[in-house]
Amino acid sequence: MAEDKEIRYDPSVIEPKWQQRWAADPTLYAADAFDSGRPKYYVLEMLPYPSGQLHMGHVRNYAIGDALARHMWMRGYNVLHPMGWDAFGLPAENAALKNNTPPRQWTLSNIAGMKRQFERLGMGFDWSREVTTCLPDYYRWNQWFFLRMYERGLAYRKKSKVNWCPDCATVLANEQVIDGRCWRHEDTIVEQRDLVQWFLRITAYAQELLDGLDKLDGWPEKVRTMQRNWIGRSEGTEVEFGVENRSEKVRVFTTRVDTIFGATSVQLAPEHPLVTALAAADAGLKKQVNELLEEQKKAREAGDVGAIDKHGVPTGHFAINPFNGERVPIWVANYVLLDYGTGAIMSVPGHDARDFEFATKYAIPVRRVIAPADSNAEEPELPYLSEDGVLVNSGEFSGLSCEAAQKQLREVAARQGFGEATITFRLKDWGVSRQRYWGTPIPMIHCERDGIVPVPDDQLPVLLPEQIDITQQGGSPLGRVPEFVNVTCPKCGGPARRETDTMDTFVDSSWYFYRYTDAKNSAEPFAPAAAQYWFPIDQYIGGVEHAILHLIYSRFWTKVMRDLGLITNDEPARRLFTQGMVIKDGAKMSKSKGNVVSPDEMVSRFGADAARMYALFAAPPDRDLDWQEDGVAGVSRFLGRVYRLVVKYASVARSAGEQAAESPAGTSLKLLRKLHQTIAKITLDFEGRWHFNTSVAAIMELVNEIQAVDAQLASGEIPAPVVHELLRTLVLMMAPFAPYLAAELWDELGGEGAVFRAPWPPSNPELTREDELEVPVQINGKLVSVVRVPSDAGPDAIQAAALADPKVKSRIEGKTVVKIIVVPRKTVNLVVK
RNA sequence: GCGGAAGUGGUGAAAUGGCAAACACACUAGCCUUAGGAGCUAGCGCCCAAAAGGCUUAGGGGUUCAAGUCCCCUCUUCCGCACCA
Repeated sequence: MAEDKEIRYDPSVIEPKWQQRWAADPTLYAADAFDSGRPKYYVLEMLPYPSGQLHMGHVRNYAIGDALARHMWMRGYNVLHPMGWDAFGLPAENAALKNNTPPRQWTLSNIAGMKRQFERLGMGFDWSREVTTCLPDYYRWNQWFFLRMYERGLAYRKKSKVNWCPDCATVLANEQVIDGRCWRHEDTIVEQRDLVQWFLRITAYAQELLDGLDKLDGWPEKVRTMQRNWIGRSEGTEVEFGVENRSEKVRVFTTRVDTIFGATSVQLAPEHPLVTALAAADAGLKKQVNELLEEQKKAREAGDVGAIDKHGVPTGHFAINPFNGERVPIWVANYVLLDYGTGAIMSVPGHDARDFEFATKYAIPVRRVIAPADSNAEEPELPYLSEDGVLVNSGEFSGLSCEAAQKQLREVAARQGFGEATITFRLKDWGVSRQRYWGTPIPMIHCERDGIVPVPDDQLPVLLPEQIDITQQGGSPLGRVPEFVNVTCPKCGGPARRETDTMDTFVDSSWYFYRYTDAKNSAEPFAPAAAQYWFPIDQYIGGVEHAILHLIYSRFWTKVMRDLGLITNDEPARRLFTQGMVIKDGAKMSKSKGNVVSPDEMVSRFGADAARMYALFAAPPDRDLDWQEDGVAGVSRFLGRVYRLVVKYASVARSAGEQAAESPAGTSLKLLRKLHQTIAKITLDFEGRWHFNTSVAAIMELVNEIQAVDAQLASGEIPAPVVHELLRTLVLMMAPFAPYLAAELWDELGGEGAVFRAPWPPSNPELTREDELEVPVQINGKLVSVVRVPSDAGPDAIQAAALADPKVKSRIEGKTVVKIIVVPRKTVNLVVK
């Protein structure tokens, strides 16, 4: 078609034009006040760190969320779709050291740049609710929450072994240490240091955080499992062993107290206080224990803590089993961890694989105390690990089942005061102190007279000083700002020192989504009524890398806020979606691999619509997506086809006005059927499966089918109302995926208002049904032929059609048809002998 | 070791237990042309010269009239946890 060439799709003209118009209308993506009569829908993508550049992972994340937000607008919901910046953190300080730019300036200029990228990508965010966590109007509420937690004993200070990253020059939370390495520095071994630090008592909610997972059925099972593992609940018993000739006691933790008569030694962690005490009086032991510690450290550095050889050293002292008075040797073992359970275990080599390995190595006796429940069964080899057996060699408890024995042993221990049932969690309290500058100051004051004194509410925010030299290394940078440090004690008025540590940046992201509901509030973190209206988040979308970190901290914070009476929901998000990574050439995009594709480059070459639509089309959203430039070019060509098709027939469509297509037939009917099938499919994709790759494919099929009858369109054979319905609905369906093109074409078609506020097209069930169906015919399960039958044909008619088919006839000739299965609309299968 | 997800053309992938490979990318051939990162037509899982036909969803068993899909075993890849007592 010669005239087709006149019409050229040029996103570099269309997109900036609409970007300008949208920027001029701040109400376009604004959520209604929370008393709106329409049902609410809160869709949220995780907020980015303002590194300076969006990457393709962001583009994908936000393309998914934006498509959903636009779809929900079109479905008539009051949609909240906000965006903000996780703006505190180490990179700003590192950049400052490198370029001599203040962290605040670096961060704010990055935010401005990334905001432009978001706008250029056509993301529909409600910027009137923008949250920037490094600004005092936000972080003052971090301080406010910290004080509330302090009042309730949920924030506290203690000296303990903490993770120290030498590259970050700060302490890290347990959640930020991965395989003994820093989460930000893959090659940096995290050291252990003894420091006084602030902690948040997340363990107070351990059980609730665990139980809540069962109800989060809108969360991926993977994330729930990861959190369950992380919380690591373990039910067991603590038993106190006496120490011969000494006053100390040793408490051991065990999940198998039923095997306690088989305990032939007690094993202590090398850092256990009793070991320290014994070693203080025994230079030889001290030397050996130090060797064990050195070895552990090396294993940690090698990253294979689980693989080191189990070994230990005898202390020469003995423990007394309180159940039978038996004297067993006390060892120090390198596989016993101080920070799990009590840091001490009873070793039962007969019924524990690891204890068995250890006992064999050091010729410690192995004793059978559990036998199979079936007394006729052959005696199994040790170690025998089953929990279904009965006790033997266990004094008065012999003959009991393992389960019954556990119960009775606990009762005896409790009655006699040497033990109790306990529950141990792997989850540890959240260490939030950071010896860095660019974070929320912890609102505490150290007074010589009054000790730790919280900053009174009316003195919040404790402002982060702007004029600071952070080029010096060592210690908290805030400690070098005398105006900041030297204060008077709010209690006694005497001289005092301000806390110089700042908060972990994960504090910022633990509650930011509540602030969106009332972002400008200067009297409280947010009005409870606003949060009450919008929460929980209906759909949260982000990367799975936050499965433990952000997603467990923010669940904790929600429970604390609930207990403070600010909110009524127990969980922050009803549904969570974790999208896959964007990879290229088989590897995650990263600067070091040199396989990074810049969104700006994609946008300038193919347009934002093409980049976004490709991100949705190339793979289902939960899978990894392989970025292929040829694929983006393909989507761009498709958008060009849509553009030319709609522009070419826009005047025909407009001429129909609001006139509906009447009793369509022939090609018109065929096209309208395809149209309504497409609507039904895409609506379903949004509602449940989220396979937007097939939504896009369905639109492509529809466009292919319309294009195939171009001659009939050009000749005017297709009535204008049909053309109108086809093109208008096509544009509406494109709107969530390619907003710029949809806006442009909506305009071409004379549509009223913004296309993303137009109602989502309903699919007409009458029209999704075909007149005739193709039904495959199988013989013994193998496809033989396909017959056409009316779509309302009953089983008898379908069977008759199948038997009348020539191919079928020739195949069953001379044979016996044993059985015929007819599945209406699906298949016919003849069982033939 | 424990737990989870996955394995389908040259590539990305599609398929409520009912015609495997839709939709694209790449490739091949052709057309068109004010030559563009354009458009159009056709072909494109494997075997066979072609047709007819046969084979095909990591491998092996099973359930079923019917299995990529459900069950069992094995292998591979990715992810999480891991001396957790």
